[in-house]
Formats: sequence, structure tokens, C-alpha cells
Amino acid sequence: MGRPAKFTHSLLQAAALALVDREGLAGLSMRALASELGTGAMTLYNYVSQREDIDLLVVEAVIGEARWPLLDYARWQDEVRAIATALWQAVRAHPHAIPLILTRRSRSPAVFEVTEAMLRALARSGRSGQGLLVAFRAVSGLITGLAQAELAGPLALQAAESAELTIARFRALPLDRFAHLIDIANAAADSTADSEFRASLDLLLAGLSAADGGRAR
Amino acid sequence: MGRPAKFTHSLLQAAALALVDREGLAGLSMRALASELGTGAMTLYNYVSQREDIDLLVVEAVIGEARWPLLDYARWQDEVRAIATALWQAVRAHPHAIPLILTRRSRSPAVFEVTEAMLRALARSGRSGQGLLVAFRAVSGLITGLAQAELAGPLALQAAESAELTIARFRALPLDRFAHLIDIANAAADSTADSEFRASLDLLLAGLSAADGGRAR
DNA sequence: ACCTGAACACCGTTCAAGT
DNA sequence: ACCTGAACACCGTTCAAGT
Repeated sequence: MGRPAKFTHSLLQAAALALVDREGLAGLSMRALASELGTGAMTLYNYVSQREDIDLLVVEAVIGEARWPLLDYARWQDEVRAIATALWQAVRAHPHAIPLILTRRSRSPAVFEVTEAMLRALARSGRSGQGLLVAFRAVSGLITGLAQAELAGPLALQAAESAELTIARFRALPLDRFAHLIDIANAAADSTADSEFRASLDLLLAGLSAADGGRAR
Repeated sequence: MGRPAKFTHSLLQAAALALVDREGLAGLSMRALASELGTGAMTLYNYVSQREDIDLLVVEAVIGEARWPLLDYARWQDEVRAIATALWQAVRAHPHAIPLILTRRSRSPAVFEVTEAMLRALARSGRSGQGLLVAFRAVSGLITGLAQAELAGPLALQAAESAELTIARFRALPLDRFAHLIDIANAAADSTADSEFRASLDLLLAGLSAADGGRAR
């Protein structure tokens, strides 16, 4: 007989994202999420079939936050930039969730919607089929790759380390063997993640604009 | 008094990578790695200080496998492509390890060496400082981003799913709302990850070649 | 110095039972 | 239909003790 459900899918989603934002990824367990909702762990299995599904809810919540101005962009490059930037900002607003976004394949409507919007903008360059696929791979690869670089690349900050300390560590390397690494570590000190994202996206857009629309492939 | 050590750092490393390759990431636990080496879990703590260090050993092992021809590349673009491709292939040779490479920050000599080599090649374009940093972010972001796309992007295969089934799923989407998504899903069927990597790297290299070397930034 | 078993505080999930 | 506690097979790690 129809007992009304105690929770909803989107309630779990919101609670899971809040928990990750507050406690970090290690704090996201079935037991912790359940107690956040005032129930026992097994209750969650009425809404998801496995732990992994909770991760997907979080990914969907983050990507679903991406919003960009719905204008008639005169240049397709500006439209691509607007969508890419919106995704970048949504991801960066939830740094603890980044590993999930990097490693979980989501097939939620929110992901499909933003993907299609990005493809629509890229298609205005005259691309379709494999040319469009490659352009999409390159742009979305750059977004996730840049988010990843800050999280885990050689220049990423150690957990509780200041930027100064990171640079100091690089300055301690042998100058003759790691001259360029030391150079960019210094440059990173006067730089922001946002400006690096903007500039590297511009590099890729220059390449996308120069090519023939991928039709020759 | 000096009892000889039973294992070595690099023995752990090799065993950990072999375990991940064979059993997947979920199979890499302190207990499993220890029993692989014929000892108890606690013995490992004589070589690493925490579980996380095992992950770093694996990342280092994979990146350390990158090898490229040490030629006098006439064009810096070809040198960048050679190093980027070597990294790409090393990563793709160990698909189970990809989530670790995406999420663990490694500061091992192997990572520093290949980073410096990449920077040396990129610097030949006339870049230094922030221009070099951005070029590096873009190239390495593209490598990890493309590896990630195959693992977890919207077009990634489900765990045990055939390419045909993935495409069938996309074909079932409403054509009017997801026309481009369906288009690239079809294109992906006639494409390989290697060719997509090559083509998207070429797009970025075109952008890097067109720009002024980043000195105007 | 290096090795290691017992024990502790977690974890996801199966099972069986409740309404 | 939905809820839930007990129990099971894991996990990383602390502790204390061995050589």
C-alpha cells in the first residue's frame, strides 16, 4: 500500500552536494549522508541502487549549475567561450567535487543539455561529424584538464600549503635542470586560475578559428 | 641493528601497478598489495607513511613510462607533439590507473623531468613566464582532458557496453533537441581515441603557432 | 631498524523483518 | 511500497610487541 516516500531524489542530491562542499569527498559515505537526512544508511537504497549513484547525483548537481547568458552571439567563438566559462565556474565553485567530475561518467539530462548547447555553438564554425567531435573533445578536454591541473598537476598546491611555499619548493630545484619549471612556478604566483583558463581557451579558439572547420578530415 | 630491508620502494611500485592493471583500482588495497608481496598489511608501512602514497607510486610508474625519440626536432611543434603523444600513450597503456593520474598530485622526479622537457619544447615558440605557463596548462590540460573524456565524458562507454549499444542509446534521444549529440555519437563510432587525440592536439598547436608567443600578455 | 598480528573505527551491502 | 536494524566482509591505521 502506498506509503508516501520520505525523501526525494533531488533532496538526496542537495544533501550530498552540501555534504561534499562542507566535509570533502571523504565525508561522503552512505552512513554520513543518511545521518545528514536523519535516517539510517539502508533507507538510501530505496532511492539509489548503489553508492556510485550518489557520486553521479553530485556530478549532475554541479554541472546543472552552469548558466550562461542566452544571447544572440554574433561570433560563435564568443558563444563557445560563454558556455565553457559557465562550466568552468560551476566546477570551480565545488572544488571538493572535482575528482568526481573527472572520473564519473554521467548521463543525466543536465549533462546532455549543456553538451548539446556547446555542440550547437561549435557547429556554427561549419563543423559536423568527426570535425565537430574533435572540436568538442578539445574544448571539454581543456575545461576538465585545467580544473585537473590546479587540483593535481605538478604546480598544484599541497593540501594546506601556501602559494609562497610551493614556489619556494620549486626555487630549491637545480636551476640548470629545471629552469623552465622554475620559470612557470614563478609566473603562477602572479597568475590566477581564471586568467590561465581564459588565456588557454583563447589559444584553442584561435586554433579552431584557423582550421577549415574540420571538413577536410 | 641493521636488518636488511625485505622490499624496496620500486618493488612496491611495480607490484602496485601490476595489481591495478590486473584487478582494477578497487583491487588496490594495502591488504591486497601486501598479500601480493607475500606479507602482512602492516609491513607496507615500513615503506610508505599512508595509503595515499601507494597511489602516488602508481602515478609515478605510469608517467615514468613515457618515452619519445630524442631527436633534433626542426619544428618545436613536432617536439611538443612527440612528448604529448608519449604521455598520452603511457596513460592509455594503463586505463585502470587513469583516475589516479587525474586526481593525485605527484611531485616525483619522473613527473618533473617530463614536465621540464615539455616546457623546453614549448619555450622554443618564444614563450616564457605567463605565456609559457598558459601554453603548458593548455597542452597538459588537453592530454589529461582527452584521457578523461574517454573514461567519463558523455560519450564514454558504459563499463561492459559495446560501442554499438552506446550509439544506439544516443540514437534513441529526441532528434530535435539533441541533433548534434547524436551526430558526434555516430562520428565517434568511426573514430579512434588516438585519431581524436591527434586531431585535437593539432587544433591546439595551430592556436599556439598563430599567437605571438605569449609575450604580449 | 625493520617486521607483524590483534584490535579499532570505519565502509558498502545482504538479509530479513517491519509498516 | 517503503523503511530499517543486525550482520558480514571488507577497509586504513594505531598500538604494542617481536627480531
